[in-house]
Amino acid sequence: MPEQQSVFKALADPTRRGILRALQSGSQTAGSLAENFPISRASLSHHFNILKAADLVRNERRGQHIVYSLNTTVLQEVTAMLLDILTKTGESENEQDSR
Amino acid sequence: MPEQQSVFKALADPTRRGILRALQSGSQTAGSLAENFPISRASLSHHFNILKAADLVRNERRGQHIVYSLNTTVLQEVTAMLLDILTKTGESENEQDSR
DNA sequence: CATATATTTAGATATTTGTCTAAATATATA
DNA sequence: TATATATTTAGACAAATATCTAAATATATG
Repeated sequence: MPEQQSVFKALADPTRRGILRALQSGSQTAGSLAENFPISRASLSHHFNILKAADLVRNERRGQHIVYSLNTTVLQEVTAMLLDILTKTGESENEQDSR
Repeated sequence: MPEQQSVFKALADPTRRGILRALQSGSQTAGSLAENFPISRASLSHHFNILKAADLVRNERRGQHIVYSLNTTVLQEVTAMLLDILTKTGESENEQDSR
């Protein structure tokens, strides 16, 4: 696990989840990503750093551009962890949904 | 989805993930939970509120005690969302793990 | 009813976080 | 080499957050 804490922190911000969603359909440059978000490029860059620290994305310079891509490995690990919790939960405790 | 944002925020704190883990093996009173954490009961109560707002836990008064239990439904939804991202990701983009 | 126990709420405070603007760095190109 | 384009870094600031102590609320029991 790459640092559970950094991963969950990274996922806690809606802009960062938006970045991950945008990268689902393929790698993109910082600038192209920026067009989808109503905040400054500097702020975006800050979010990239947090996603990189969690190893949720990778980046690579290509000419003047920097290309970001999703690292699905970490998402797989988080998913596996959640599935593990779910399967190991509730000795005979049956839950009902709310609302 | 109960409010994606509140759920991810709730999961972003290590104490709260600890509470969820503790509840995996069954419901517990606030006091019994408190024994496992090095912070005040007031602070714990604050975390309970956040987990409740995300609908990750439920509570019920039983005498003087208040019993907390895990609501696996929301965790299932988060897991499903992550699985969805993973399956829909990367038109021919194959990732390698880091390190 | 008075007191003890369990838990939450209120209010204060220090830290963390998301955002901004301005400046710095890196690459491409005239 | 000078200039334009792409992106990041630095520094400041307001808002959010985790924690604490003290006080309030709820229940149980002598």
